[in-house]
Amino acid sequence: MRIAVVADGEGGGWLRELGSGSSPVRHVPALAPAVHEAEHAGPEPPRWVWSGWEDLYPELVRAGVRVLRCHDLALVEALLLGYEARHGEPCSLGAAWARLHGLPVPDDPVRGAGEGTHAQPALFEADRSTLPPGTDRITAVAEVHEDQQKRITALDGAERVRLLAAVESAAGLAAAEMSHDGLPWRPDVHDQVLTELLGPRPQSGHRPRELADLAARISRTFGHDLNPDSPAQVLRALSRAGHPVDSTRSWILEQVNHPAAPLLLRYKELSRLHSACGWTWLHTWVRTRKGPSGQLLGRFHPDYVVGGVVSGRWATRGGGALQIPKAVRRAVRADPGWVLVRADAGQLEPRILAAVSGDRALAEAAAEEDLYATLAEHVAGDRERAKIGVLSALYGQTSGDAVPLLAMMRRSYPRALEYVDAAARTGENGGTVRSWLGRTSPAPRTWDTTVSAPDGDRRRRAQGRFTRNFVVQAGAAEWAMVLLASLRQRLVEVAGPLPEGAGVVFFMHDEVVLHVPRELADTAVRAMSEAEIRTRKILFGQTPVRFPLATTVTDERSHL
DNA sequence: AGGGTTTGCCAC
DNA sequence: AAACGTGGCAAACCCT
Repeated sequence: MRIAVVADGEGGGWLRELGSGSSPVRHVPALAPAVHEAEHAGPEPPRWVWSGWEDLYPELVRAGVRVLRCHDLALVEALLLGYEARHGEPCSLGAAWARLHGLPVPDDPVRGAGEGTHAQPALFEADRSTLPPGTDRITAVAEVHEDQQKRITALDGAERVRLLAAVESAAGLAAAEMSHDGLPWRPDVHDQVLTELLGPRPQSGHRPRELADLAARISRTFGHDLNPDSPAQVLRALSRAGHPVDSTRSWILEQVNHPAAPLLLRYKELSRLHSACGWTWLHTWVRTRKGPSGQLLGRFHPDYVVGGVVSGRWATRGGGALQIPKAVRRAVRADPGWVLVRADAGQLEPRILAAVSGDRALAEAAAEEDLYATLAEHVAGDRERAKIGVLSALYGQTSGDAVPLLAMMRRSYPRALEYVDAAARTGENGGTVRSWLGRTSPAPRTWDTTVSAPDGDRRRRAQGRFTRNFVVQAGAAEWAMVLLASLRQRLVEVAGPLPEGAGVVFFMHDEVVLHVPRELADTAVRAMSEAEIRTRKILFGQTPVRFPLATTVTDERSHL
């Protein structure tokens, strides 16, 4: 059963069952309890049809309501537009409805960084839907939904795109839940890390002690004041000191034999930590509250952008959740009495390539725990070289050791290599490619006017590397979406309703983190491995390829 | 002063 | 060793 739902902006909303003729529209004064009730009324929960997860779901989650399945009109619209190589066109409900009715298409609403994670007092603030004022919104939802269903059915790979639409929609649910729950983050540990490396927290606008010291020493070394944050000033100073270089990248500085070089490298490292993940970040992105027994619990609340990357990977709006430096991960700790269960899919992309290309030999290697080691045994001699060979195939690397290794890969895994080579040729010729489930690569951009935009052959080759990588990276993103959806489902099946704040709390490309009470640790680990099995079956049916999850369980005493 | 661009590092 | 894909982000830089 599918139920369309829209909010009325006053805490209530309208519900309408879809699919059985024109069923009545029901107004409910309080949306959250109504959704909760419908979710648990039948033997199987409905699939909620709504304008987009960001419009409704965060507030439902705040009200303590979670749903299993939905059809997210905005996310599906983006997928379908992409399928027609119309990436980037507006995909809000209002935009989809306008296209359906031949009306001017409104831009999508703009969201600020972190907006999705700040508790808003608004009661299901209704209208971000960009529908013209006065439009019957529940009818619009029903119309756009019906239209999308038809468009999917008309596609060649309808079955797979339908699956893609379902898991992309589920990803929206997972994103809202994770943003709400947050990743357990100890502000005291974070502060300790910063203080150890940078010195005590400085007044805002000032350099911490260690950075100030380093800047002074660097200036002394050169004999005049300079700002180490300024690449231009550093280049000039090095050149005058007899060490001309064309950039201040760290691997270049490492080769410079001048007393300032090691200081600059250290400065860069610490400066990066301070600016990207320092006290300002901590203050902005980690909220603290009192736990049940009075302890201070911190939570990092990322603002995820589902499908924010063309390949289907997620992006984030502020907070940098997908680039947390290793140095501060010590701050990630389970609450007392709880555990973090982290599962990491190792060597995901080559395994995806093995599965989607149908290359028997590569699939056999991908049946093993360590794919690279197996490749090394079979062809490349040592593991490092095997890894470089694989990554060269995936990324289109052509320099260094790559050439002979690629030749060897081509001999041993012809179908796998042909799969990515074909994708690369399509890209070089200006074409688009599709992932396993039908996500489509954007057409090459022709209007890039920036100075740094490459031209001619270089641009064509770059587009080839992009489509080459797309078919694999997008496949990996799909695997991760299916895993996430399966995991949400499996967790509820095996553990029943979870306590407040328990569940999936973090996701990053090929890694998920669960936070659960200690007594649920084993259950969570089991749910994780069952979710992997289910994911493999859903995506690839019978395949020898395995997707080993490295699972670790940690309590408050140790970090991830 | 403010917006767009570049640089360089972080993650996968 | 350093022309290999996707991104985010902050500070410097550059222009109006």
